[in-house]
Amino acid sequence: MTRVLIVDDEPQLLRALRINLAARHYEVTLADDGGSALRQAAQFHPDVVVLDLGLPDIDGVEVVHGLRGWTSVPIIVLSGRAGSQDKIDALDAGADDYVTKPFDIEELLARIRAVTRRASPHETQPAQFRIGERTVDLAAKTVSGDVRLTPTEWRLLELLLRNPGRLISQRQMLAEVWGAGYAKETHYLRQYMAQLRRKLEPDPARPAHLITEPGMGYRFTP
Amino acid sequence: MTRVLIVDDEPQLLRALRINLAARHYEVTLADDGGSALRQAAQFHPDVVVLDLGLPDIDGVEVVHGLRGWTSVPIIVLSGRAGSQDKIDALDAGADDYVTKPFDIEELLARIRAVTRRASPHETQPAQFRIGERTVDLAAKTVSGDVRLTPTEWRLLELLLRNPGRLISQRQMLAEVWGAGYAKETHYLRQYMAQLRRKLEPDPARPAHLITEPGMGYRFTP
DNA sequence: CCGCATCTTGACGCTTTCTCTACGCCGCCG
DNA sequence: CGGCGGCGTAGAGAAAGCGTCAAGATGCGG
Repeated sequence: MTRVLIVDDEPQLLRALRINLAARHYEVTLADDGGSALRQAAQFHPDVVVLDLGLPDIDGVEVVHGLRGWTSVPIIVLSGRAGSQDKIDALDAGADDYVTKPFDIEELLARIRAVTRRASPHETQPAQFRIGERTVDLAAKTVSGDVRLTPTEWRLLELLLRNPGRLISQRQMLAEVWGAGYAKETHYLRQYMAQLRRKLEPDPARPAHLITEPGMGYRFTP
Repeated sequence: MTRVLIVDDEPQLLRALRINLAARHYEVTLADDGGSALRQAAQFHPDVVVLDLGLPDIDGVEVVHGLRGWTSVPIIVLSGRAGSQDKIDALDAGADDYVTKPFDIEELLARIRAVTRRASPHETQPAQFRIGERTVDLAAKTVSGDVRLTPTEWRLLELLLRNPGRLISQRQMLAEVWGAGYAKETHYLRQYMAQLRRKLEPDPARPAHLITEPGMGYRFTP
């Protein structure tokens, strides 16, 4: 299910979008200013952000910058301003599309489909991995042998499994799982990596697949 | 260099776009109908396609379908038709963006930047190097043959490998790896270069790729 | 309101990595 | 021939990073 974060300060627009998106089986979260938008994005991990430029607290372009600091989630900007320079600024800040108000809701939906289509070839990737005796299915969110993982554990494991053999820096793990601003909290990583190894590795004390690279990060070795 | 295929049947628009794009160091190819657009795309392998919907031979949406049959190159559709349904059809056919004529050339350029930015992490510089028997992958942070490097070793090696054949001064190495203020600590370099050679060179005593230039610095020779 | 699962936070011993000192080798020059 | 500077090697102590246990918050559903 595609997760959408909508950021706008007009309640009626929020409402209209939420209803339309929910009817099409999107999972929707709302925010009505820039600060809560950044917090929601870190917590909710949307697959696409619909962002109004005219927010009460922060300039919309700054919100784009804030998001781009740690995520490449597609961003569709809404704005009442039709000037070219506004569009150029937003797009160059990292937005993927720019829609001028008033807009047709069907057009916005088509643009959401367009950006998510491109950003999510996830669905074609293999979703099953073996770790020792266990089999992890990222799509079904299941682990063989009656093992259960918490949401945070899943996010962490998914990040590692989607990059087999590749080193993932501590910085990136903290940013993608906990959100920007957690770059220093490395003890979270130790905590949760230990948890994952206890649940998945045959010998948690001597991990064979969830490898530590001291001072750098972690790596999943198939 | 980014390669752009422009498809339109108005010669003056083709001309204007070609000039603007060439001035920004894009490599441009032109087509004035759907058939030649598909042929050009197959031959030229553009990084982005700018496609007018109103073509003399084939409907633009059909061109989108034709392209999507074998390539995921970003497509920006131009059109005089401002109706929502036209946009939806084009976007759902596989287009990435839809711009209504008349449009500002700077805005189109920003949209080209936006779609190519997203689609082109595959155009990154090669991250694999051979040193004797070993293969070093800077992106995955791996070395063939079960060799592991420490963070400092990686920083040093990366600096050398990203400048193949070029001499790197001791001063620059110390500044980039250890920070300003370490310009005199040349024994660090000796220490870590020895470590790298021991781990990477076939005969560490007689280095073939990580070369010392006495009194100057070091050099990576492929 | 309570209990449970999950997320945070703190403390401690252990391992890896970094930093620094010592010493031998070699070519250069007086 | 002997001192000197730059380089390579080895090793020890200091510092940083890691794994683990355990206990305090927090949030959610009953």
